[in-house]
Amino acid sequence: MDFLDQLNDTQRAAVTCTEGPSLIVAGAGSGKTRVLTYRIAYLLSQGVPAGNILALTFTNKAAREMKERIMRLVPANDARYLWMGTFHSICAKLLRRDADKLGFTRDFTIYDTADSKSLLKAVCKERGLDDKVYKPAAVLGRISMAKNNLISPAEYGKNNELLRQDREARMYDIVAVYELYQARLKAANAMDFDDLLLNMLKLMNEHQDVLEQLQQMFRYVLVDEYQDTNYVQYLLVSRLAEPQQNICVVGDDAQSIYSFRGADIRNILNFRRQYPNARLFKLERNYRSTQNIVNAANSLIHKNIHQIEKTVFSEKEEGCPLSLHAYMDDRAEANGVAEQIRSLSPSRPSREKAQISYDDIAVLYRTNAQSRAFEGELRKRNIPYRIYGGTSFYQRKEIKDTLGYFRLAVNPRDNEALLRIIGFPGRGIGDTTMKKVAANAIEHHRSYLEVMRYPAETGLDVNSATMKKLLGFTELMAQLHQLSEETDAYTFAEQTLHITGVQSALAMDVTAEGIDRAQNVQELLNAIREFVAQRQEEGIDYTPITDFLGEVSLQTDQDDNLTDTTERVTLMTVHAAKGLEFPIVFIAGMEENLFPSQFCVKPSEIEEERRLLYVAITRAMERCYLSYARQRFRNGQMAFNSPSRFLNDIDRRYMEIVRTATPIQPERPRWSNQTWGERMYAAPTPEWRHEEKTPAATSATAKAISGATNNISSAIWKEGERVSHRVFGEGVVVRVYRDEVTDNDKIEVNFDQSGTKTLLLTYAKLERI
DNA sequence: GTAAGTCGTGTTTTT
DNA sequence: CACGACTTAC
Repeated sequence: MDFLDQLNDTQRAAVTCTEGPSLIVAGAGSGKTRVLTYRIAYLLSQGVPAGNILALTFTNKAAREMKERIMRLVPANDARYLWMGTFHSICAKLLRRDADKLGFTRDFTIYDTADSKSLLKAVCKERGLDDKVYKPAAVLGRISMAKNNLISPAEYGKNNELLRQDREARMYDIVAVYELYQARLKAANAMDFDDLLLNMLKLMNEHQDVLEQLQQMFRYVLVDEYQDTNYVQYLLVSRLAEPQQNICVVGDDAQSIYSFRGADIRNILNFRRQYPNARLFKLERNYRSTQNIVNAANSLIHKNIHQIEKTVFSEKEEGCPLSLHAYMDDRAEANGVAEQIRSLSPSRPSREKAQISYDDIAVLYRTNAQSRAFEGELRKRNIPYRIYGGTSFYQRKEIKDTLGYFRLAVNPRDNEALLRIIGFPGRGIGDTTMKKVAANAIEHHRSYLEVMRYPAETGLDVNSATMKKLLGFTELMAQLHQLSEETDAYTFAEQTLHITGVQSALAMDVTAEGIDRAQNVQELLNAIREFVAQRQEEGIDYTPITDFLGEVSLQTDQDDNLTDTTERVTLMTVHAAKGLEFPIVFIAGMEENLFPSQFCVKPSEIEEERRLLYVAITRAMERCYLSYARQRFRNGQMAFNSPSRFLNDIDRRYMEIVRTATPIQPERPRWSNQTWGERMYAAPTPEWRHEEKTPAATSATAKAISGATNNISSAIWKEGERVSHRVFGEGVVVRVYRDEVTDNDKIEVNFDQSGTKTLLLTYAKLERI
């Protein structure tokens, strides 16, 4: 195969060793995707039919890109029937074929997070639980965690550790909620994200014939980003690969950043124990970044205890060291970054920088909320940018409403969809009526739509005017249901917008946002048309709306904008940047309580954040700029945080400190007797932590506390000590980090107006990192 | 039953 | 700040 010449020895070995289990440990930038694509191309070129290869990726984008790259290596036809996609989308596809075996129809709905939370809220309410304690997001988190670990409601109820954690959060009834939630999903002919995996496993476990058929079909199983798989995914893969053992997993333990959604790093760490005859390939040469960047990233990640031994190295030029900028506040940071982008930019070609395009530049941050400041500053300078993440196209209200109609038409039991659309466009059916409908539906084990359609059967008690409205709505839905079965996706969508009055309701709104919304819906229509057209190209003549819905619910990247060829700066979270590379990378917000996130306490969580920064740095090919702000506007309040502890972890040989262009304002001498260079982040990683909330303060005093930062700050920079504080609700949270402590340590918090409060510190010892 | 306005609260990362 | 829950006025 001539394309094998493009690989180094290790890569080639990993590509051509196709039989039996393989573990490919691929350091950042070591050509992981390349090995995976070439391995698949190699299999195809050896005559393995595409339909016998299953390749599981982590994102839709990764799957799409990999497929494109494979098609460039082998005749496109050979690759067409590859099973390539995310775990979720592959499972959804397989589940539709055999949905009836699990008591679902093939048109089952996939509930997204919003649907799940809404359903959970209803379930909690039904059981008379306080939604202040049983917060939908938290409850969903617990249930999701259980599902990812294959813990059924019954097993949950016997698991003392889980129950103890729930008690701590005052949630004594999670088991019942979990059970009821699953029942409601089933009744609605719906699955949530976790169910897609769980039910797939169930299908394989309960139906030997299905399992055998799949095992026979998937003679080669490949898994990308294996370090980010969870227990259920591990079981799925293991099961499928059982008879032939042609399983190839690729990953990098140093880049495991998804434990919050159940990813279990042990999957990759224990792979060789699971398959004692597994071949191990270590890709350690980084082809992406300069030596300085690789070395800086290595120095950081070596601070973590748990990792597979490996030495990532670069043989590219030494390159520039990382640079660290300090800014006054978040706006100054955005301003500074935007200025640097401008000075690098193609519109101001200077000698050696002439080759840089906006496409080469990325700004990475920990949380989506940070994007705003950058957006503003970039727009001010007319620098084109593209934001990934945040509320994606498919999460917008008008799109979700429209899709709600499609969903309910296809699956009349989809109660969450019904709740969404019943109020838009307004048709005189409100809360009161819906409460009654919901109550009757639960009592008589019917769907909402059924109750509305046959009110007499459940004894629905509404007046005749409402009854008429209900019948009007159910007739509309019946009409749509029929339409969905008789026409193709595009015709159906167009007609639906019309019949339901969604289109005219949107057209009536002539505000700027209203026009935007109407346009978005139009775009959705275009997307459907394209979807149908694409399927036609693939030889599928008839595409019902079901097929579109099936794809769309798992489509979270909104980056299909292939028509847009404008060069743009990329703005995204570090998580979203995984797997990508850019010549120039800015990493913003390097502060305690932000990066690492304020929610991290346990050492293992800090390690994950450190890996996250490792991922961020290793995205950079040539230049990497880090920055932090001393104060930052967050949640409507100013927050003051010390520079991230991770800045200490990066070997100073590979990072230089650059003075910020923004002068420190003299009228606010917050750090007047400090230079913010050396000592600013010289505080060692703390071993002790104290946290205390001060008593209530009005918003006026909250301001006063902000003003008092001077006093707190001046105490901070004693050797080995760090303090951060945050205005929180009615008080202020003061966090103190120290290396050495005594029994009667005190700290003074100065309130400008109301005097000084002295806090006696009682330390909680942090576990050693 | 709806629309507009007030109050309070809680904040990560994504399939 | 931004969103959802709740209140008040139509």
